[in-house]
Amino acid sequence: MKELTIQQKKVLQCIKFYIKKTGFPPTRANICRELGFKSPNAAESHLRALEKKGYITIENGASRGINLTENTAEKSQTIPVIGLVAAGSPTLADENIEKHIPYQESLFLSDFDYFLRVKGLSMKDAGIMEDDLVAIKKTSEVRNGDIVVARIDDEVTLKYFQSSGNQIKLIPANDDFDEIYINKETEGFFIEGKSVGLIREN
Amino acid sequence: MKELTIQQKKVLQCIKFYIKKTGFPPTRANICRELGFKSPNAAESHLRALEKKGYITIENGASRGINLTENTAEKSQTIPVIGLVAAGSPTLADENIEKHIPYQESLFLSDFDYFLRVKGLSMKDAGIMEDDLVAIKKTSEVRNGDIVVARIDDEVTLKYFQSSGNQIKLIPANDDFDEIYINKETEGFFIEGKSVGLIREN
DNA sequence: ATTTATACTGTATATATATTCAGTAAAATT
DNA sequence: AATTTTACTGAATATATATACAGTATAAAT
Repeated sequence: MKELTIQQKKVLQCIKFYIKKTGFPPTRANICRELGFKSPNAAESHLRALEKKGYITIENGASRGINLTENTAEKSQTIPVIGLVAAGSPTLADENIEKHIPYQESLFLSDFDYFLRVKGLSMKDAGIMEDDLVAIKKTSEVRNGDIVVARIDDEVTLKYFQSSGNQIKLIPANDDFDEIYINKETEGFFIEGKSVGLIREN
Repeated sequence: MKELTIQQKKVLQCIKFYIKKTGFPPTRANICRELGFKSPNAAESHLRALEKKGYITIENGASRGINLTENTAEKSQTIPVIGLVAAGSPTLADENIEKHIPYQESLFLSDFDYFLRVKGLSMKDAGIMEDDLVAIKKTSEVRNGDIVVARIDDEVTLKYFQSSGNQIKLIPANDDFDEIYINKETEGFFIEGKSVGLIREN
């Protein structure tokens, strides 16, 4: 999509804001008032420029006949899906955004920052299967029993969290996998966040 | 909120549809055209009634100055959560709506009709745990291997579906539970729908 | 060097639009 | 039984609004 000039961006923002505020698009005069133009033709020209560049459509003859293009309209929020490349034992998970999916704010009790695509079955007894999307809230405040995203150097893994004193145990929910023991001060060790929910598409 | 008459509902639907289609609210004349009224005052009166009952607000003097009230605007859709009272072996699940939760249309690949709150662990090896919400699409067209909601008289259960000839096997995903064998023509047997996704809040 | 795009002011106007007034009639409410 | 609400037609009108036309001036593209 063609780049907008600073003024055109202002006009587009003005339209979005007006719709959000009132529920319907602005007139040329409304835009002039908001942006300090003295002639309705100032707004008109900018609208035609926005139309030409594909940011809006204008229904000729209709009052307030401005419609934001799909790309322009702020749909529902989207949240990134990040791939956990590892299978079973933790492997690198370069924060690689797989895609974005729409989501509803109140989907889970807690808010969250991204979905992690699960690879492997190391948490299967916790009902977390291959390709499930685990909703992760970025935090290092975790409690014993939480399912956490732990990073050891470049390797990221999803495990139950258990700490006692200075030692941390990362426990899989699958007898075929081994527990991981780490010292709290180990360099390169980091709790990325914790699971607050799960989505499975089948 | 005060109840609407049939005609008022039609007008409200017309407004919603118009906004969805064009991006801006209709004029009185637009409403007349859509609903076959011959006088703009027909639309006007209905609009004032809708305003009085709190479904819309009208900015006086402004063209297309109709704004849907918060309750009126289709935010996100909501979808019912139905409780599966059973634990393990199937027990009665009176279609009892637990609550409604917001959801995004494109959350799962397939559309669905309701969430079923899972009780018991009969499907635990399929990663379906107690209190999970399974997205159910109402259909009787199911294939072998699908996870289905099956009703036998008043008892509803979630199981893998497997049919061969006239016999149907309902298979749990947990060795502690037994398979159920039914004849296709058994009276009181019915496939309610199938699982198309899952949500877990923790 | 010429054209096109950007960024406006200022005036004018056809028409799109909200809105009022005058009725009619049936249904619901008080 | 009287009043209010619903559900319209039909006509009239003030004004809200899009939009064209005539300019001015600078920046960017060809």
